[in-house]
Amino acid sequence: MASVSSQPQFRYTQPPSKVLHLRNLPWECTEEELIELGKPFGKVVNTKCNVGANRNQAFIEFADLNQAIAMISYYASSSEPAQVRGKTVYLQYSNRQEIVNNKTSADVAGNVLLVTIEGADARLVSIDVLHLVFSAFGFVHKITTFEKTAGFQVYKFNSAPLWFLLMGSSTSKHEFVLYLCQALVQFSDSETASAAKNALDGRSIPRYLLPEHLGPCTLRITFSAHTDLSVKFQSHRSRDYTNPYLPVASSAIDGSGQFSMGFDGRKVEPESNVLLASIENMQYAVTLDVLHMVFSAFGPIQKIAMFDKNGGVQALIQYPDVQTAVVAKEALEGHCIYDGGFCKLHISYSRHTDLSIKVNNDRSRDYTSPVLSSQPSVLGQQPVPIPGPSTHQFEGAQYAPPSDQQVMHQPSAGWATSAAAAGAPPPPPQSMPMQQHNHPYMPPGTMPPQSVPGMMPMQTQTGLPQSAAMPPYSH
DNA sequence: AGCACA
Repeated sequence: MASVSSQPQFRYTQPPSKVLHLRNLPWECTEEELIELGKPFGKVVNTKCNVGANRNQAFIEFADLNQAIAMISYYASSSEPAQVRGKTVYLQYSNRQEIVNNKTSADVAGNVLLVTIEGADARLVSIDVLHLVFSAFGFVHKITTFEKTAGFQVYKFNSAPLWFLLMGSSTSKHEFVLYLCQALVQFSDSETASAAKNALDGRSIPRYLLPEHLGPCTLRITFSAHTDLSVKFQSHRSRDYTNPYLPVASSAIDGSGQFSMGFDGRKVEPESNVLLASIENMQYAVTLDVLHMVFSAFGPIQKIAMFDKNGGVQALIQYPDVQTAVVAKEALEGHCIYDGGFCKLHISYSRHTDLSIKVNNDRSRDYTSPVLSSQPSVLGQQPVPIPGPSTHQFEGAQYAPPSDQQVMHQPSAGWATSAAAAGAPPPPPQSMPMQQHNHPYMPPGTMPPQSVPGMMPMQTQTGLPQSAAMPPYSH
């Protein structure tokens, strides 16, 4: 008794409203069907369909309250119930006075599409590929691309039909997108844009349009509220295909031609047979021979050149082929030559393909040229001093690591030191065990297999292979 | 079959 009166939402009569609440509608009832139903009683100014958990409720808003009253009154006394597609629908005044249509621009057809490119390699999709894809549906006027951080994105598949999930949508439930690669694609009219949207939304960019190594890139398309994009320059970010005389942004000019342009004008580093290795947190001297040993685990090394840059040491390592370099890069990137996060390698592809080694010495070597004059007076003689403000000098076998303070002040090569974040143990105590002091190059606990997984060849307990002191290639 | 949802 009390429970009935405390449930006002179920009361039989409600205060009139020009908004009517409809329930028991057929699945996916359209706006047109709602207008058709209300039209005999007045002007329907707004509707909202597919409401509620079952999406079988709707609202109709009339221009005038009397029109809503007319409709309710009619069906209240009619022997024929209100019907949509032969299904009886139940009407009542809504408890709201107007329909709040949270219709976003994404639902309103326009001539500009908002395209989101999904996939691990979304950033590598160039604006030219997008242009090609969308040009299939009509003249593409303009394209702008941008990247948006979107936090974690969770895809809702609960309303997607099963066939959609089975048709090979590349979107994985485990894939969390931290950034969104988006583009605005402008057509001349909303009809063309709608055609492109209908055909492409949820589909993947054809593989043959993408660089070979790219994973699937899926397009999610909605309408944008834009009608005319503002493109100031032709660039890797934006294009205006209606104005070929638009100035080209200087950033779009890459004379080297070495880089392929990815999404958002991002430079994509091309693979190379020459690796550029930078050494972070270089507490211990890394010599050319050490580098040779580390990198030769993946294939023969043709040339190595070391040089100082940004207060750190970098090296170019040349393999005979790109494949070997790729494998070496993948295996070594981020790993430390020495235990404890010391001498962490950062590897990128060099733009070089063939190093020019003039002379064999402690900083450069050409292993392919036996006639190149080496300089035995330099080669393998002195330990390599650690670059930077440290004034510590190494003399013969009198190796000692720099103190912690010196290390702290040692300039890094430009990236954030991540050894600590990677769980590396703190720097070794200053009183280091010196049982290996006969090897000035190598700190204790040097190069265990786990520091560079799966590669350390011919590791001996005495630490350094013979080649480190006198490589077999040298003459 | 019973009031939207960012």
